[in-house]
Amino acid sequence: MEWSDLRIFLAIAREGTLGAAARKIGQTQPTMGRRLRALEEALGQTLFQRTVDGFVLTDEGTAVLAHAERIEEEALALQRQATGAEMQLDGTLRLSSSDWFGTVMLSPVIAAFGKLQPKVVASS
Amino acid sequence: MEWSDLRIFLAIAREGTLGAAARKIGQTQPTMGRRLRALEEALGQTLFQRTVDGFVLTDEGTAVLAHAERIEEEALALQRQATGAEMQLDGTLRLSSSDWFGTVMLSPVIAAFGKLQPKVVASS
DNA sequence: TGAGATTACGGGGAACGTAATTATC
DNA sequence: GATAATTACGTTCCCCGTAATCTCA
Repeated sequence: MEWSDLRIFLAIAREGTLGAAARKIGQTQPTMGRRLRALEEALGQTLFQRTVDGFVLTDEGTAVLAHAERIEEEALALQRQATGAEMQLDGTLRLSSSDWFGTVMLSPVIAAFGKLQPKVVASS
Repeated sequence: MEWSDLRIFLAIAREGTLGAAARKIGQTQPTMGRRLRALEEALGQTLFQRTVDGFVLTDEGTAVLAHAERIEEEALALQRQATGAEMQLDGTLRLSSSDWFGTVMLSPVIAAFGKLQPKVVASS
C-alpha cells in the first residue's frame, strides 16, 4: 500500500466525485481514478460504490476512512510542529579575514549561509 | 510532505544507517538519502545528525518519530483490517446456456471470475 | 447536452541504480 | 582496506495529462 494514496482516498470520500477531489488536490480526474484503483487493489477490496450520484463508501471503505482520518490528523500535527519549530536566526554577522581568504574562501560560504538565514545580515 | 517518505524515515531511525535501512526496505543507499533529504526539506528541518556512528535523531527528529510511529500503527491496523475483511466465496457455480453462448460469451467471464474466486468451482 | 467516469495513448521527467568519490575507522 | 555517505551521471519506466469514449441524467 502506498501511504500517499490515502490522501487521495480522503479527498474522494469528502468530495464524492473524482472531478471535485481532483480540483481540490490539484490533480486530474484520471489520476484520481488510477490512484484509487491502486489503493483498492493493494488492499484487496472495494472502497467505494460507483453510484449514479458519485462515490459512496462501502462498509469496508468506511472502516478505512476512520484510520485514514487518524493518519491525516497525525500528519497534520507533525507538519504543524515542524513548521512551528522552524526557527530563524536574526542579527548581524561580522567577520574579518585577509583579503584573499575572504574573497576566495569565505564569499561562497557567506552566500550559502545567507540563503539559509536571510534575516542575518553580513557586514564588513 | 510526502506521506510515503515517513516509512523511509522510520526505517532509518530504526536501523541507524542508510545501508541497513535500504536493505530492510529493498532500496538502495542513495535512494534512502534522497528520500530523507526530501522529507527534511519539506519539513524545513533536520531530522538526523550525521554522526560518525550512523544517523542519530535530532530533537525535532525525535518529535517527528512519535507522530510517524502512530501513523505507521494506523496504517498497519488499516491493512490488517482490510486483509481480514477480505472474503472468499467458496462453493460450486453451476449454470447452463446454449452452446454457442456458453463458449463465446460466458467462457471468458467464467475464467475471469475463477481468478477472483479460486475457491469456487464451475461445473457443467 | 452536460457532467462525470473510464479508457487510450503518447511524452516528459522524476526517481532510481550504478559507479565514482569522499571520509572515517 | 572496509564500510558508509554523498555526488555524478545516464537511463528507464512510470505516472501523469490530453484527448477520446461511454454512460447517465
